[in-house]
Amino acid sequence: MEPPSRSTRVSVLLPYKFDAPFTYAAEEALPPGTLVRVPLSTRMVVGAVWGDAPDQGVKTKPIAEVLAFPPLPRPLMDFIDWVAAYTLSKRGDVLALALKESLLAAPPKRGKAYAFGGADPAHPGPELSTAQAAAAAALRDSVAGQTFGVTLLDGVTGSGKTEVYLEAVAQALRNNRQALVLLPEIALSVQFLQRFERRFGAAPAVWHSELTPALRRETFRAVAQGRANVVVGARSALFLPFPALGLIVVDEEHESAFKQEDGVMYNARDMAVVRARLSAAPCVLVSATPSLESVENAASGRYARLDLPARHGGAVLPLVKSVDLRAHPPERGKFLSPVLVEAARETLARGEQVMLFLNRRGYAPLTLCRRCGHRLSCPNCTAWLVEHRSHARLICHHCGHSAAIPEKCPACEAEGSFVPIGPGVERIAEEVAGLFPEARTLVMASDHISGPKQAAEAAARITERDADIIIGTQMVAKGWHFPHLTLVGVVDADLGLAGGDLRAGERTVQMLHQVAGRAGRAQAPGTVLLQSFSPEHPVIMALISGDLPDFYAQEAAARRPGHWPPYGRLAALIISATDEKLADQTARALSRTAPRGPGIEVLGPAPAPYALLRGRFRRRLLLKTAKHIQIQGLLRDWLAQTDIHKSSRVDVDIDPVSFM
DNA sequence: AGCACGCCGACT
DNA sequence: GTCGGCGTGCTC
Repeated sequence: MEPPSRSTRVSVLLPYKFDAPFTYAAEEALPPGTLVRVPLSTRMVVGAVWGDAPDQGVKTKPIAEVLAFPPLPRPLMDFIDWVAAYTLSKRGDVLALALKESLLAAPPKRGKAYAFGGADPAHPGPELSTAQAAAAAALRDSVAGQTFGVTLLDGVTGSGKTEVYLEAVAQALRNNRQALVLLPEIALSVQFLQRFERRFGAAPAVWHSELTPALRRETFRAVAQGRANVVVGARSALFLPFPALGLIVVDEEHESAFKQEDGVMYNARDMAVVRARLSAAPCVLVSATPSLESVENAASGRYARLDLPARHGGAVLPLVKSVDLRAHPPERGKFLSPVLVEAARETLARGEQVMLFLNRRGYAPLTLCRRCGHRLSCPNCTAWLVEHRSHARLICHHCGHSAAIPEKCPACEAEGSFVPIGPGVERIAEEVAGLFPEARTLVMASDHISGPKQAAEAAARITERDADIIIGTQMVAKGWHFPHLTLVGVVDADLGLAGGDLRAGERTVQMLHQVAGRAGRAQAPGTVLLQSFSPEHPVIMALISGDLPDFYAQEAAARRPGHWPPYGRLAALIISATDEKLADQTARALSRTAPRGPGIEVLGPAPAPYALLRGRFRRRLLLKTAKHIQIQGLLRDWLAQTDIHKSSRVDVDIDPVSFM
């Protein structure tokens, strides 16, 4: 057979760990973004025609098939290139976040019909307060302009921020554009979906890791074809192929859950701003406790700022007090101070609900042998095994390793010598059962509530007053509206402050402020009691006074001189190898070739967070630079100049958030 | 990501 | 002597 007379070359980016596109032969030029099936060694794979000039020198194979699917929109392709350059990832790896072959299968002839695109901006929504209406009008104006710009919407817990930004969504729909709402944990936001439906008369398309393959495929297609006009999703929704994106909202923008910690390490909050810019769309960042990064961007005028300083519907902010555990210690082997116990008793007597917050799953975070002091730890990780009585197992919270509680101590062979040290939510539940045997308690932690359905059931039990005491981990911290809940007790407000993490204070303020915000959201006023051994700590003081601006000012003053973020740039190099000596050797080699100069500092090497993780030894170096320095270029040169043994790996984490 | 190629341990 | 472990390399 004769070859086609006018064959041409096209660049095709493949969703694997290649940075450069491959060159294939095609019968005619194909527009960028076109999805194609191409041969790759012995198999067929799907890729996307990319904008790079085709390589003229290299041998080519022909494209096997041009897929009948809308081409990837140009702004998405630009976004993929941008994210790869910023995070120092391969472009193919970033493309893999957007494109999976499994998403492209044609729908079956008689497939289930899903309702998308039904969100109706004209549907009569709930009435807004004067403050809400004013903020909504400002957001609507910025969306109507159809240009890029970022607004920080800062509203106290219970101020009705959601209803305000849904008006921005409505405006995007009136513009005939699509809207994306990013949430840190979509799976559990049943109450959010109900609020959405109240406003728009229909549920949005949702995007998260737990979708069934069929629904995932159909949602992907609906977004690509513009049939889905609103998507509510977790961070990966940022990579959906919206042809007409007109708004991105990032709710709970301060949440560290937006940071992807493996593979392509990106912060979805920051990348949302980039995605919006490349789509010429506005972006709204929403939080009651914004990140210092966003506060700083608003202060410098890069972002606009809207405030909702009062609670909606006449509810008042809760009264926050500390309980000094040195003055009012719990009984031996117990964790609730008599002050908190008494407050709980009074609250229950009034027929109101109590929430006890402890951000620790399981029964006890540490089990040790009382005879020899041996601690039960994970064989694969640098972590204690956490006892879970609900499963009668010891579980590693990092790799999932699970074991029965041993009969005798592996070190000294003593029998029955193990003692649980410290509390988890299960142990608090045990204590509560002893104190309030009549009360109906509900534990909300990921071990007890798996998935949106159970979460919705738990939430319904609480709103219907079918539970008196709720004991929960961070799962209970955000988004929930429980009108009969008036007392929140924080079992260990100091948890999370130790450890020297750059953002430990900021994160503790954010989380405990969110938890405190669960109290007294309706007419009855709320009280929050923070159990602490150091109530004079600035974080505890900030929570009591409620003066967050003052706390942010203190944080800023502490970070500015050392060029810590957001006043400088940070990148982590994670060195890992199955051989510990090799990990050390590579870390030392990188340390020797480290960049030097004004405004550049390299810290480490140190054992990485979890020096042993999933069987690999890890070391970490931190590169800290002044803000004007282009950290990616510096890193690229550094890595290129260093002789890195091929069985050790170096991962780069730009803007790391986890230091622990 | 797959898949092939290639050098070291327990089986027919 | 082979089957198979997964480390390493390659795919337009």
